[in-house]
Amino acid sequence: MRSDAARNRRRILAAARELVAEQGADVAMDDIARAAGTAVGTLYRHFPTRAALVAAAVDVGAGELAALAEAALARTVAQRPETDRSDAERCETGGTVDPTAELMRLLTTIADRHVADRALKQAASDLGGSTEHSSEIERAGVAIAILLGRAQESGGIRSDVSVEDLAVLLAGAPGTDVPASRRARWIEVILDGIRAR
Amino acid sequence: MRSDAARNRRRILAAARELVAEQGADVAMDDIARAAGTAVGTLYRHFPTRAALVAAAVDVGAGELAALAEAALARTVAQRPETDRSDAERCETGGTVDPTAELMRLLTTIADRHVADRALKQAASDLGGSTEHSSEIERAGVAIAILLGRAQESGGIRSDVSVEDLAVLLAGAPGTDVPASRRARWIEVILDGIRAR
DNA sequence: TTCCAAAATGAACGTGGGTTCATCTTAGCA
DNA sequence: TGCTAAGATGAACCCACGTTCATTTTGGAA
Repeated sequence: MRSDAARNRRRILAAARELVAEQGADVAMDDIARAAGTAVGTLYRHFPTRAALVAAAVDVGAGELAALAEAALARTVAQRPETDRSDAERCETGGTVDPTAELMRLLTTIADRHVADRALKQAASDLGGSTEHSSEIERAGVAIAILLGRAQESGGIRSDVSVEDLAVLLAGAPGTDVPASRRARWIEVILDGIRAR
Repeated sequence: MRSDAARNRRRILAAARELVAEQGADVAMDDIARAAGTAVGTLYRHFPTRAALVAAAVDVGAGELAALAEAALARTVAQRPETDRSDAERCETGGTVDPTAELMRLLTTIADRHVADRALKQAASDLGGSTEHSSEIERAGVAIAILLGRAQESGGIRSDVSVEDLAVLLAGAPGTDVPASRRARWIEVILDGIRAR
């Protein structure tokens, strides 16, 4: 692939990522082209159709989602009932190792980002969909599943919720149209709902 | 108004109501006209623009929502700590008078209908929006507010949730794309989240 | 039955947006 | 420095959809 082609591909994907975040999946090709600084035809050299380009942009968001989830997972450790290493682990990871708190923090972060990033919201929704996932979505799903499992083992989260349940809940997160105070109430209710009693 | 005009208006509104329920707010005017058995021009005699027609269709859904809420409210009574008339009232209303159970039943019903009726979902979302409401939306809001107040007085629902909070929660209800079992999990989590602890 | 204003009709217009392709440009190799 | 295939360009095409309006139809009063 020629260097200018690679550069244009990066620019197009970045522009699409940004516009899909702002405006959702129904961005116009002309707008993406203008934001990328190329002509429309160039978009079609790199992506066969508008839907493919949007899907690629959403996939970038899915990658960020996966990174977020993997970072949260890295901050926790698997349950080890036989040896209590929590203090040492707490020190070496520099943060909490409580998987429940970490999961809740992750869900809050994701919900917060949904407000300004409709691409991320779409990515999270795809986690709950029945269609086959992209590899990035899969990565996110795996990380969240492990974190969720640890939180459930430790008794912090009700045992009957699945990753898909979380995805469905997150898909219903409010957007920019509702004020921040009400969004805060929303995440509070959701977190209370999945907490073990 | 001539009789044929009134008949067409009814047919158009009914068709719009149905199509908006099925396909959401972005129905084509041609489709509504075909379903109503009229020509496109007739739509414009009764409604100035597509948006106005869709709004009217959503308002029909809002009326149904209000009826649902008022029926639920009618099944409960205000708290009367001084005289215990619960048995008599239970008999005369033919059902429970527990406002918390009634509110939860109402929310479940609304969420269930959202699945097959995107007009209703839009109507419920409007309850949480900052734009001024139609009179039907107002009716629904008032009925739900009273019911919610009673449920909170009786200690069944956390005191810090508002009608707008409920609307935002309901606006995130899953659609036909998620299976019924997962939808059931969703409403379960939501109800647990607003329950007083 | 006559008549006319209200109502209905649907072809036509404008617009916006996805897609194509003939033409021009350029990266990179010899 | 030529040369060429890969890449970029953007005007043009097509189609879907909202809206309009000249023409035709018709409810219902006189």
